[in-house]
Amino acid sequence: MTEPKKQTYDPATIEPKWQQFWLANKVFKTPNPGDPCFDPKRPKFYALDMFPYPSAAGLHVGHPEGYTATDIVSRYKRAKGCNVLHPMGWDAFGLPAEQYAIQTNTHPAKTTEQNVATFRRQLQRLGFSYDWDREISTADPKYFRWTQWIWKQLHQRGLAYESNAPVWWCEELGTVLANDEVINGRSERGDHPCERRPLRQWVLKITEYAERLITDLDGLDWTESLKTMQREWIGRSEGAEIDFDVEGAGARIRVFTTRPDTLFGASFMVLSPEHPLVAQITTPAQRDAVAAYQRAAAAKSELERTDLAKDKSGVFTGAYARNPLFAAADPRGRLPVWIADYVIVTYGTGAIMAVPAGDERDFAFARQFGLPIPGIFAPSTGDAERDARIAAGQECHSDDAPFGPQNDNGTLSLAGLGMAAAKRKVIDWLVAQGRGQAKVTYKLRDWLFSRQRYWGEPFPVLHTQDGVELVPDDQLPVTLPHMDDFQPGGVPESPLIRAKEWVATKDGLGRPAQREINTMPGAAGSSWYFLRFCDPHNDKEFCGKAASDYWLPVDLYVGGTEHAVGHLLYSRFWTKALHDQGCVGVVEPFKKLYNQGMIQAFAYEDARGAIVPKKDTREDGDKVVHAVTGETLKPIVTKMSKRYGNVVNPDDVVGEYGADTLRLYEMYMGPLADSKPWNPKDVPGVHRFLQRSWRLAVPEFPENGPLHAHLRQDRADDPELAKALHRTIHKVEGDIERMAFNTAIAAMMIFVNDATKAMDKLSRSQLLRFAQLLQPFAPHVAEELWERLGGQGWLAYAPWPQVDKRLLVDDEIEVAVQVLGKVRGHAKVPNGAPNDVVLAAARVAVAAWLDGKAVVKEIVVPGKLVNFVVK
RNA sequence: GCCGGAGUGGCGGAAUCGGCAGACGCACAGGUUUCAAAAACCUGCGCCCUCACGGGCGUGCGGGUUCAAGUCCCGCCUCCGGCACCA
Repeated sequence: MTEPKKQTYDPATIEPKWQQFWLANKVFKTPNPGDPCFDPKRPKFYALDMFPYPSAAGLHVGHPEGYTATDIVSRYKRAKGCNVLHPMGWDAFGLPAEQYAIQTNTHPAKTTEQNVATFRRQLQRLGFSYDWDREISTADPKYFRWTQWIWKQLHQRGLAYESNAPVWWCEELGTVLANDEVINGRSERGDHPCERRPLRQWVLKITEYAERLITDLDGLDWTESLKTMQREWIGRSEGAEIDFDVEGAGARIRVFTTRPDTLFGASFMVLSPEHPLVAQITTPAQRDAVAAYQRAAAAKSELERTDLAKDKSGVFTGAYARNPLFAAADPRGRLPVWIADYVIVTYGTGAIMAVPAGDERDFAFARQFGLPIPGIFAPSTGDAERDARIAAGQECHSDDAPFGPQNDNGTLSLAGLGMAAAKRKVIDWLVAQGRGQAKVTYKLRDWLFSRQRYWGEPFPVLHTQDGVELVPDDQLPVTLPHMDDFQPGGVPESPLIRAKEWVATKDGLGRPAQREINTMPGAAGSSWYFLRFCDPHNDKEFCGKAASDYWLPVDLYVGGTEHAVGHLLYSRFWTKALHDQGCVGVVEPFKKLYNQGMIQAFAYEDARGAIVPKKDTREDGDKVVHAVTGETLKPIVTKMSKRYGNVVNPDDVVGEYGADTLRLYEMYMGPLADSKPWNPKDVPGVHRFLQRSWRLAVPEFPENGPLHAHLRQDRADDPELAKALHRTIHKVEGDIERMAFNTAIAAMMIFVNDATKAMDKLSRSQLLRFAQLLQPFAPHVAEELWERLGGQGWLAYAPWPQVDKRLLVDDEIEVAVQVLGKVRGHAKVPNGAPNDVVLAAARVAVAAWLDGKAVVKEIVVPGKLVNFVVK
């Protein structure tokens, strides 16, 4: 028996064919200004993906989601005549490679190289139109030479400094971590406990840019929620600093407050347990209690200090401070000074004036320790009883309310004023008295920029007998020494401390010096890679100004929300710092940012709510049951996880259906920004669409030739199909512009359905244009169809088909006819018919519903509907 | 607790500016083809009443604005994400 050979859609043969064609001909190589073939008349478009960390696990289905989206836009923009920069590279330094090295005794450079090879192969299998000549790796000395150079620039401008302040230390990971890498006192990676420790570290002064990092958000095309996240992370607060003298101690406590207007209501002060003045002001009688409290606070984990600490705790120091509003003898001005861990040493000045009448936390503290709660407000909330309680200090009130007559010290009165006016008046008074000034503080801390790791960029710095000395530019890069043992030393030191020959070196004067043994964090290389892509082979500069002036800013940047405050903030900071130095023209690197949602998966839950791993389930009819107990399980949507056995591997999908199907399915699942579950049963649906597209051009049996007979020569377009096609072009174009890829695909499906029903009416020219529409989404099959149909030149650069607007309107349209807002019929009328014609037709269509009724009102929405309001 | 986002058929989702809710796909059912099955193709498919024609109800819940509400306003509920003693 010989099966007749069929010319079916076979991605396994056409996809490798076109991938090799694109690579061999460097189809997507993008020239820079000044290069041969560069066309300055075209507009530019820079489409960027968040480059991956090449893990040993290989590509996850989450990666191709955002990558397909930018690839669609890139291919579309090329067809629209843009010079498109669409690069890819590797965020190759980092912890997992080193952890793996420790476990398996393989050098991280080797595993990284293997992982990169896997990622590159997997990405190339998906047909992305990257300019592979621009591929970069952050772990490549040719790259990190410039990471080190940028760090030197920051250092020379005073933006990099050494600090001994307490930092997050993770024992399990053997390194310090930045604030955004620690969540509730545990490491983001691995969920290990972390603690605060004073350690010498390199820090970058991102706080110097806090104000600009907030204000420049306004001009960016990012989602409001992401901008809000950044604003909140930076955490700007306007208020005042006020100085309080400590009785007898000769000390002065400076506090930060956002409510200087409530100064009359201050009844005690609180220092954080770590505040440097605590030792000086504590009275002998209180010394033991204070020391015990400090020890207890230090021993508490961050979790205990935040999550569990709804009850306030604290200890009196025995000292009293003076409210600057009152004369020395005035008892109203005598404020006991406490220490309590609800005051954080790293925020503001680490000390507060407590105003229990106006602050919930101070109120709770005052209640707990029996401290006075002087009322300061004279509110009128509309609830007289509540007003009385607030005025008497029996209820805390933190909203704007007029101040009462007690807010008066003889030289300053706030009586009757509201919050804003009172703030101004108090600050003016404090300034005149030399007791305080307006002040803005930020929650944002400086960026902890060193790690106790091997697999990162070495710092281009030496420790000499005179202090710190930068390595000269001509000696960059400082490369890592070869090592075989990457174990952390059990002390907070980098493994590099054991590379004794590497560490011991000579300074500029030939005297003994030591290399810095800390390395840079993972976010170092990723904070400027978008710049390097503009000019990746430059060995004179980190990026030529002409190249970055042309390509920047990034027009479209797609990635997950997990980088909302880390990477995106750091990149903005470095761009601004380099801009201030004249090295980069823009102040913001990413004009439009789009966050893709997460691809989730189905899992099955038993009656107790526990997730049953896939291998312990089986299908039973349309239900899924427990393989052993037979219990019916409840389907839920959750993260993909090895533990649940519901991880989808893109290689498997490509193997079964091809890359075009994978790309199309991921875009068809739903809006790019939404999280949505992977449903294996839906994948064949989009695959069938590609098969149907294929069959429009290619006969089933080879004896009928490589193309249907009616497509072998040109002929006039069928008018009905022409309308359908132009509608599709219009829809797909608009949908790509607004990143609505799911509906663009639906529109193409509608066209293919229409065309399939009128197959022999389809013209060659129509099918060529359809291939152009399909190309951004499913480039392999589109190229193959283009070639078979005899399309001219590379499809990737064929101009986008023109929409004939005249074909988008019908001569005759159908309007819905409503009576009292309910659709009761339809009427066909000529397009653009005057209202009286439309109304006449509409009346006929719903005659039965109007019979015996009086029409009170007639509403005509041109081209859409008619509504009769009857009585 | 505070700040975002969301809730639409059996499922994923569509409805872009207040104008016919459910496009498109999946699943399911019936049919054509077949020795049979798969594939492919055709038809149907929100729920309820009805042989049918047709009608009623329907976008998390309760109100409101409007000729007209998934869409706007007020009050809730649930889920997801972020922040969380930041003075």
